[in-house]
Amino acid sequence: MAPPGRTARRRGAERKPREKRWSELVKVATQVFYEKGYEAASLQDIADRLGMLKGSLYYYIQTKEDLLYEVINGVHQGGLRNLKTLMSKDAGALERLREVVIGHVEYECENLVSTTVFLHELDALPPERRQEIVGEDHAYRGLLTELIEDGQAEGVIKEDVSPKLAALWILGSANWLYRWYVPGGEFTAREIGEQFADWVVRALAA
Amino acid sequence: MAPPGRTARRRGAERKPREKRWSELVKVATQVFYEKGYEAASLQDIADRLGMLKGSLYYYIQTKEDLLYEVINGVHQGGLRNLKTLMSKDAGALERLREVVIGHVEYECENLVSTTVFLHELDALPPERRQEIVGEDHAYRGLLTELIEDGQAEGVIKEDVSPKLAALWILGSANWLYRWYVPGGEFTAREIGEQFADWVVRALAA
DNA sequence: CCTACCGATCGGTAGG
DNA sequence: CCTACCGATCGGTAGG
Repeated sequence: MAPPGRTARRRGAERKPREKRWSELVKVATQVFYEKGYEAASLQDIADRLGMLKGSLYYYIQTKEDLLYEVINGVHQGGLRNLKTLMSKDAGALERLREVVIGHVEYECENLVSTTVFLHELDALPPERRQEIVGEDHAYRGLLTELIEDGQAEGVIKEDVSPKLAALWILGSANWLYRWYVPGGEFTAREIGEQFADWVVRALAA
Repeated sequence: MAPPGRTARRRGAERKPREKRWSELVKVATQVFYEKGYEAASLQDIADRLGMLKGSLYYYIQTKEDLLYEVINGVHQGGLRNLKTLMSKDAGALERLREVVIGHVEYECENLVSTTVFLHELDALPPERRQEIVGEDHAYRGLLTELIEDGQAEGVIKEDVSPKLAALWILGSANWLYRWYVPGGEFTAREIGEQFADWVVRALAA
């Protein structure tokens, strides 16, 4: 996304460096928000790492919140795209559910820093901006709910399962990952994903 | 717990009111941390609600962090006691697992405000104080892990399940509750607990 | 992007 | 608990 700062540009030649710098800014902000938390992180921290003055950040942003929005929107878009890809594979609902769980876990682990900021700081955004990103009916949950309904229509998922509650249940264990997953640690993302997927399928299968 | 402020007391008669006021302080702090998040919450906010001046809080505390510690320690102790009670019932591992999941979900939902502060702000505490509370090997997880091992010893839980990973999986969906559970909403705590428990048991049973 | 700056607020303290 | 206060830092701005 383009910087939400002023739209006026001085000269043609300046355009490209600015976009580049902007993505650096977002990257640094992601890291700092991850390390300190959004509230505790200061624009000073971010400016320091970029080697510029705090006030200069306002050439790129209008408020600190813009940075958080950008970070969260980025991971969320990516995660959503990933989920949609996984869901639309040509297979039965149970097999797709399996793939979705594995793929979602892997996405979160591979994007641990930005995922953490997303999951931990989402409610630091005002309700409107939050909703702008995840939608009224939390996008991930909506997709998972549909998938479970598909499974019930196919007769491969138990009838007495509430699709919405099951979706929240599945997402919960995945969304908690950022609190304990350690890259290169005891469990690989793939192992975690496969185990979670096995358990989920076993729990819900008709 | 007693206030971590100065231990000196002025006169005998003052003692009781002080303890009372201290518990009011903790209660108000819990609420404010819940509403604004620990970092964004100011001692001013807390003092205002108590009708005292910000500086006066230092009669009861030494740092803002003391309040967070107290809040988190309180819920954690309660939750741990609850878990231990549930675990030690005289029944098979699978039945106890069921009770533990239901009871834990209910505890979290019934103590939503303080649970939220605990789960969301735990890492705002420095590592030593955090560890003082949850222990080196996160207490809840340790207990659950043992329970699952018991189940494997009894032969009622699948052998190929990693007890630790399963514990993290179970706790994850429960720990995410505070992000979506609404008292009086679509699902009651009991319903959520029973569903989660059914699914977990179904997933792990031999 | 820098210079130069602001008002507001923060956690915390000395002394009573 | 109050009075009175501090240094530090915060997000943000005007003007170039």
